[in-house]
Amino acid sequence: MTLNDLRSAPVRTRYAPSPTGPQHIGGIRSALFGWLYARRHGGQFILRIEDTDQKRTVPGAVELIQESFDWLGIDIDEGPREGGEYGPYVQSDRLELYQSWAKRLVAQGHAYKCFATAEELSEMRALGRGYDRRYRDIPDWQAAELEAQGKSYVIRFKMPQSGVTVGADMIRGQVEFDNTQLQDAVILKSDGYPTYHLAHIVDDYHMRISHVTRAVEWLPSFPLHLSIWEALGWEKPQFAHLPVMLNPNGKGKLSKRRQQFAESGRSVPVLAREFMEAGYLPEAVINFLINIGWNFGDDREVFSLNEAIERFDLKDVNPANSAYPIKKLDWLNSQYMQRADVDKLARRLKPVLESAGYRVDEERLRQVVPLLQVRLKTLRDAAPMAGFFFADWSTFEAPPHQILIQRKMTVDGARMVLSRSLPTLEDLEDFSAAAQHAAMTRLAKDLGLKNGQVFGTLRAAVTGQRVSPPTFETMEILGRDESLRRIKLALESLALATN
RNA sequence: GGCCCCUUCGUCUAGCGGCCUAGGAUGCCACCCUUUCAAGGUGGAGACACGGGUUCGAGUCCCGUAGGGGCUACCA
Repeated sequence: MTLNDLRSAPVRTRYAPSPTGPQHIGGIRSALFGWLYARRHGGQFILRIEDTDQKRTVPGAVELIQESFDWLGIDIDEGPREGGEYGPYVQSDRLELYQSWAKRLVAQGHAYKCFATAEELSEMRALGRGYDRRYRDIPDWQAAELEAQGKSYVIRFKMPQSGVTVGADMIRGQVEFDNTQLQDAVILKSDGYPTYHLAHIVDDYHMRISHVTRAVEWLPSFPLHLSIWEALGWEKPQFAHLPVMLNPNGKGKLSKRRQQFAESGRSVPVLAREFMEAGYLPEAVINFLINIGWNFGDDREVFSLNEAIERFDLKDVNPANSAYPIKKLDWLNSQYMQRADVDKLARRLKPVLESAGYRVDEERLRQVVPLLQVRLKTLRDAAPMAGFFFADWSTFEAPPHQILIQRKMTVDGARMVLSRSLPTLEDLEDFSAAAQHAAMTRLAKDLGLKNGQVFGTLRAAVTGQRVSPPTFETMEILGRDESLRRIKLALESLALATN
């Protein structure tokens, strides 16, 4: 390849998951890095489904994978749903391709048929050295005979038995492997399906993948893959073995199993859809993910996908695995909540409130959102904080006394505050929050109470909650009639209180 | 066990031989602001795993050790 070819060769990266179930956030992050690199270079991002293990394939998983990417806004250029000129993009639809290349490797002496039975294999394993290459050098006539007898076989790749394989990794530089450590891996199984080792190479080549991005667990088989590329006589792509995320406590690879961690006592989201269910914004999740193993470069923590694209480079990815910093997502999400456009946030809040059982009026929601933005960590926090706006007002009941009578207040004090508030609010020409605030501040002074004592008592009366959006803004939205009605309700309730 | 990778505040990270008395973020603590909860502001505690080299000079390069992670399937 000439320098010019290198310049013009488009960057094509791919994410190649097995359709074994819902998407793990670790896989998403790997995909994201490949996607970012493709976008940075104006290239393409391909989704390829690696379903060569029939036993593990689960129906519907492909749709789940696509949903995850849709939600996050990671667009796919070529894939099972999008199509593309290098399809099909599902490996089980490409079986003949793998088989013909496997045959070719056998014909050229780079691979061989291995007739070892499961029993033989497990005996060898018990000896501790793995497959001993016993069929590597049997004469052709013997292989033909075994095959004629109907013995089943796999095709194994002949690894060089000496020397060193040196691989170039974009993230950590040169990596060396002693060839004598490697076994003759199976590349075509007895059921005619290829293993990952063969399939991904055949596909990456035919799909013109320019940069192979995948998790570090593939590093040990890197020399195998390099040897296969070599044997096939194909120009190799570049490789980047991405670090993985560890559990929040730093122990072990982040597991798909929902688990709890002692420090927080709560289980952390690890599946793509769990982030959605937990009320995180996709932009925040993306930002969060990009910041693990890569950073923006000038101390910025909050940035958009487009801003990240401009700066992203696989070479800058930190080679070290990292503990899953899930606590940072709460902060990041709240940053996005604060900066969000009101209409947009309202649209996202609506279904969350509805699923909490509220009937949501959009106009009212837009009024409420600005009060919420600075207070929410996740979308789900909206329900306990502001659900009362969307409940049936006619069924509102005064809260229990322990809520109505806040700290540093007495029954009489609360009664006083509420009864004096009534006429004050009633007489207000303008029921805006600002006007209320001014009037109530005066009242507090008259009563010799702190603002907090007065405002808090009103808050409890009007919202039924100890914690709520600001009192006067809340009353402005509820309206004067409803606010006064609630205050009267609270007074009636307090009338029965004895102190 | 063998092989491979990794190692900076609790955590995510900046640092690519002198700009580092190691910067940012989060989390934590304190104070300020304040109408609850938040948000915001200010400040604080908090790290170069260890040991050898190389060099005038090492967080930065090399080698060991330790620790962590991964691979070692007819799974990917």
